[in-house]
Amino acid sequence: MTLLVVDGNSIVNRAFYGIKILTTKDGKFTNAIYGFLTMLDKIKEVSNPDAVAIAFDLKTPTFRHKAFEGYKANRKGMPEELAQQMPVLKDLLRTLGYTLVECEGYEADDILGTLAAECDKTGNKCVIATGDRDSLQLVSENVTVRLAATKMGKAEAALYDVDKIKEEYGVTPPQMIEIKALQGDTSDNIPGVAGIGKKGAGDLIQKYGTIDYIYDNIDTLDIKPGMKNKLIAGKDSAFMSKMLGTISREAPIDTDLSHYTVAEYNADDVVMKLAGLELFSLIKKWNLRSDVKVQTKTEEVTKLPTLDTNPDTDKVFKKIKAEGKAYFIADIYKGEVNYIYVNTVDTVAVIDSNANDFLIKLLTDDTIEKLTDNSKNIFAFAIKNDIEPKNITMDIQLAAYILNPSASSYDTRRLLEEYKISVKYYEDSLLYSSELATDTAFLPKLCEVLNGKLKEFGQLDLLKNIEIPLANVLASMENYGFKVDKDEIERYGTMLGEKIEKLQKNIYESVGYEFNINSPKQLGVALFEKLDLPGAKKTKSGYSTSADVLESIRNVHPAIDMILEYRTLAKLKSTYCDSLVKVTDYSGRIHSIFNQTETRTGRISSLEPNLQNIPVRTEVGRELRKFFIAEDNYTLVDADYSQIELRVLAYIANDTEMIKAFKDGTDVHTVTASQVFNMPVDMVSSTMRSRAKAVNFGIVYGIGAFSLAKDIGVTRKEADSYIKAYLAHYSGVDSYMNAVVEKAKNQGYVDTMFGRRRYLPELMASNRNLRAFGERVARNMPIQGTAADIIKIAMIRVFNRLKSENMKSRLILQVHDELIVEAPKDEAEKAAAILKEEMENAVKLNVPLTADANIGDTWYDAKG
DNA sequence: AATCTCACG
DNA sequence: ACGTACGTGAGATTA
Repeated sequence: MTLLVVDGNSIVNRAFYGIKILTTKDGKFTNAIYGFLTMLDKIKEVSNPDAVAIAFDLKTPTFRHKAFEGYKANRKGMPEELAQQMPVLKDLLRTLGYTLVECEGYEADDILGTLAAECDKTGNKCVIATGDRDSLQLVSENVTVRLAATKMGKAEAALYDVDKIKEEYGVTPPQMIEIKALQGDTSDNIPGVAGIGKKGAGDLIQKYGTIDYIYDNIDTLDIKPGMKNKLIAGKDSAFMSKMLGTISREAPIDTDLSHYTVAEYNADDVVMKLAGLELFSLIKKWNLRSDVKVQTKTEEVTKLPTLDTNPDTDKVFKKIKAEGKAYFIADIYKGEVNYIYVNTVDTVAVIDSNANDFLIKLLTDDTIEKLTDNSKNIFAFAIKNDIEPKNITMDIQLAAYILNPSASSYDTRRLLEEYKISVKYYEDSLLYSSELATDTAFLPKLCEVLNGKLKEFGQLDLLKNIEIPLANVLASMENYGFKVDKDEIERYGTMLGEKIEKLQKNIYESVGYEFNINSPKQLGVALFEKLDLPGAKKTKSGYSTSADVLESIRNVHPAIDMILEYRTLAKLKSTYCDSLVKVTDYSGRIHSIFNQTETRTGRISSLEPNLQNIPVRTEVGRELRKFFIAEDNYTLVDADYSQIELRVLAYIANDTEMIKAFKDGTDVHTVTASQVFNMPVDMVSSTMRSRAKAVNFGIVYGIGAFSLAKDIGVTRKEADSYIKAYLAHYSGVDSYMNAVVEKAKNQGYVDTMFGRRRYLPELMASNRNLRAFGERVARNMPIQGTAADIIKIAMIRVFNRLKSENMKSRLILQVHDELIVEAPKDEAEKAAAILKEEMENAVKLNVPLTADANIGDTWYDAKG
């Protein structure tokens, strides 16, 4: 049989720190419980055990074992948020039929060791689930370890067997103890030998096998004198460390494996407990059905309206007109409406046959407030029917996005879960056969909850004055699309194809054999094994062949330059030429979709195709923009903000020096260079300016000296001095960068000038890298987000202005700091002036905002 | 489905 | 000792 032995303390720690804080409505923490169960599921799935033993330390004032990298367990006890969850988790595990093993005077590790040894003795298989590499010493023919980790909230469990340990450490499992004896382990209070680290210990044990052998033959072994002295000095410590690091296999516990088979559980009990913890997703995942009524503090929709599939539409309209409010969901695809689901309190009316007329009548009646789920679709419908929708006051997707832009989706179903809205039974699915009808039944309650929260957080303006009006602008942009010269794109693609073919031939010749250049794997082998070129860098699955790696060895082999060019051209052809041609409509226009609820900063994104990443930085790529054109008798007007993010930074940080630079209209990068390099502005060379520019960018991104150094090709020390000089001069920026992180840690989120928020649970992570990431995000989001808010306002203003001036000019694209208008030739100058004016005056800051507009027949020409 | 690479602001 | 700048979307390969 196969016995699964779970290192309970280790897994629960991984779960707690790997999954963002989850709580029930009344504040009970549940993330470790949820994570533990998910992880256990995952490991059971991959190891398929016949029995399960879950080991816990009996007393857990502190952890002897490191629960995760960087955690100094000997200095810190278990956080309160986790301690609370332990008894609840244990109880739940027992309810689920598992056997928990605890043993006075022994740690969970020793229980693992004892059960693993028993399996070895009896020839049974044993799988150890842990987050802790200590247990690798237990691996044998019969015993494997599943090393648990949560990666971006998902459970992972890497398999470690004898071969894998050999591959990773070059030693046998028992030798892991020997390595530890030399290397030590601070988090376990194992001293090891002073001065010997991971590398040294690994090498010695790989070579000599055991510390006994090393010390028995210390005089004759070929070890460098320095190392030898350290070994001699640390001899006692080494042997003590070995003893400390050896996991006991003799804990006095029940070793009859048959006692660990998992008992049948009572579904009602489990459901009751899970529902009490509000872990509904597990109920669903495990397909638990039960009629148990549960007590949770959910928002209840006490009575479900009846479904009326054949309503009298006049009556429905009268009813909502009398209410002055319409809660409805319209099933709209590409501007065509199929069904409308209207909530009239006591019914959900499904309107089918005359849906089009009904919706027009509803939308144009400004005495009726509309509360719905996807206003962009509604606006698309309105455009198609040439009407102007009035009084749309709620869009639950946009509202939920404003409340939390990091959510995984904005499906009504998920929102109902997130905001704990359900009918009085926990099981809230299968209410009607139609999903949209069900969504509509809950819509009023959801609107109420979301509206309340927006109000509470001061974000109603963001919804009503920015996001909903913007949905209309985006619908219009999607509807117009961008005109392209399809034939020319195709021709350009063919031309690229010919070049690619020639390059391919030459690369094969130069390398000496044929392989798939598009395959990083094959390319890596070709370059770093067959040709044996230097500079090989590993990724997790092989060699890195990214452009910066290749560029560093471009002089080493003639194939490299060709490969780089091949890459560039192949990318241009496949991602741009080929796919743009495919999505061009009958009239020669490309209609991107603008996603308004995607980014965590408040930007919009563009997809199918993405028109926000059309090449511009290289000339071969930029050429493509010559095929982005305007309708006959029209031309393009392109306007972009100058340095909007830096201006926003100057404003947010209230940095007098930077504000002054912008007010004076000087070139910020040059001014920055003169400060960083400490010389007069007119002595700044172009290299200095471009380095200063990189520093400016880096600052906005939350910078590290390492990355800056890599980016501009100077030493890390030099990069570090630039940053120091920068922050010394822009002291407002310096204090902002510190203050914003501090504030984020206190309040749990950062926000923009207009109250857009981003929550940062990462700041609470125990993982250093994740926490550092959170800090960079805290510095960056208010800047990027405020800039995003500003251009959204500008878009609405431009859109309204073009309409109020009765112009035919229309906004067709936004690229973060750039707006593109397609204008009749005789309107172009006016459109350019409007763009400039509305963009510059979108908001009033204490620094000027400037925008430059250009006119041209192609995007290439119109972009300055 | 995940990974790598690369296009944009 | 370790990993390393923010935000996106998409194509090709591989598992």
